[in-house]
Amino acid sequence: MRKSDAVAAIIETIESNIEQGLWKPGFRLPTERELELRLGVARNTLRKSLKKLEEDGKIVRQIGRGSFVAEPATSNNVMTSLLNQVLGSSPSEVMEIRLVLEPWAAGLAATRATAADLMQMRDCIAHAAGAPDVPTFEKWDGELHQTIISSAKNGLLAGLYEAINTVRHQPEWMKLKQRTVTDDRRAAYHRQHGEIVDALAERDPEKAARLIRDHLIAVRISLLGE
Amino acid sequence: MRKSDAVAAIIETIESNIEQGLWKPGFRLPTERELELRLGVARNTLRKSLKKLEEDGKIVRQIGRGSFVAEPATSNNVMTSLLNQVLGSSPSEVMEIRLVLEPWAAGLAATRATAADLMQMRDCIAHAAGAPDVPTFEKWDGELHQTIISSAKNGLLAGLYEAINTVRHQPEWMKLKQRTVTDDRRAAYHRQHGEIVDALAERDPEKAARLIRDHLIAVRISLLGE
DNA sequence: CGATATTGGATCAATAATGGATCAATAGTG
DNA sequence: CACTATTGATCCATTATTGATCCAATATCG
Repeated sequence: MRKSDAVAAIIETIESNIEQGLWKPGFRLPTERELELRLGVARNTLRKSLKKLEEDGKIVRQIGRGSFVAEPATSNNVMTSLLNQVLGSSPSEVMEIRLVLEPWAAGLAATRATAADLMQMRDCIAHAAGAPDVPTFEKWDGELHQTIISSAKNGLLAGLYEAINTVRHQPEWMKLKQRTVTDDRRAAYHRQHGEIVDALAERDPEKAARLIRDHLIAVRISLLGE
Repeated sequence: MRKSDAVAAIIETIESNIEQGLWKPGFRLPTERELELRLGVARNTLRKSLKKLEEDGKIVRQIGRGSFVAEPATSNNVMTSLLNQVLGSSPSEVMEIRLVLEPWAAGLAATRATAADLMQMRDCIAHAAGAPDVPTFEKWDGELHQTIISSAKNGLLAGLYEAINTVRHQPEWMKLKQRTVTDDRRAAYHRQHGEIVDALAERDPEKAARLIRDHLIAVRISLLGE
């Protein structure tokens, strides 16, 4: 047989199958042992082609499962996987992110929040103070934080934070809160919330960021210990 | 016998029954022992499909009662609204968030990244350098940033960033990139990427954070102007 | 109420299919 | 001849699927 770079030829064949939509993303390729017959080439040669295709991100191979046309991360797929990610993430992970996002967002909110935003925050605080039980307190606490984030006037950020906030509906999270949110702590949180909103009203970004950071550290300690 | 991914096939069958309204929310599915006969597969295989459907929130299963088509969930709404939010967000909003998230994540990655992570980053850089066109460059650039974020070992953060990253597939974003990513800039980005990964390999959090921040500022300027 | 049947949950072992890896032999190219 | 691509073969690691058994929660019926 001639030396005509069979590897490159096979790559082009498979690539054209993909690009022409004959093999769509997620499609399972024929097994190597079938492809070698269909293409009239040794398995070793075929595998060199597949290796290159994998390195280029065109296909994905898994031992025992098969080879698949690579799937671009479509928004839909990502969102459903994000949902599972959120539902399965630990309080530690959640707090780690909140501790970065919220102080920064509060800094922005200090300059961007409207009077209506501030009023809504005070409303949340009042509702939280009058909450008869922990779940109700949690609801208004979440609403308050969401309002602060939204006041940063970055829609994408608000959406991301809302996604994070759904973790509060998780049974595990609710149990944790139920166990750790004592009356003493509720009082402390109430005071901290008030100070944060005051700082926002004073248009003091550093102060708002510092206060919400302190607040979140207190929350983290009460949830996870030191 | 051939491995034909029976699990996926069953999932699609059941999903289509639901989506076509044949099985409405609340409908009780046939018992597993009946379905395995009807679908001609082992119960174990069937159960893998049902488990996946349950994880995706499509059905609800209860011991002793049966499996039921799930009611549309609220957490699902949050994710679809996030999806719309992502698709509709401006490059300015995206960069504002990346500028906060990535330097911080890089700082964590400097201590948490594994050798395999670093190798994968270098791989992405090499692929980006050899990319024949802007879309391919964009793909590997996105992959690189995602790898850095994932190296922070916070699953929730990785999920959130992946959601942000899907914006790259938006036509508006791609056009913007096509117009602004010149060869000069590609060369500059390539150098910056290399320096960032070097800093991570040196386990220097401050340096990594500073470098990725500078890089993102350069990207923002090229995308949006001063 | 209590006994029994039904239903999903969980685990195990066995078999087969699949990609991963290596080696020696062969054929074409220069 | 020397070199390289290709072949053909063998074995390994992981996964899918099957078939079976037992457990846990619920429903049903006497």
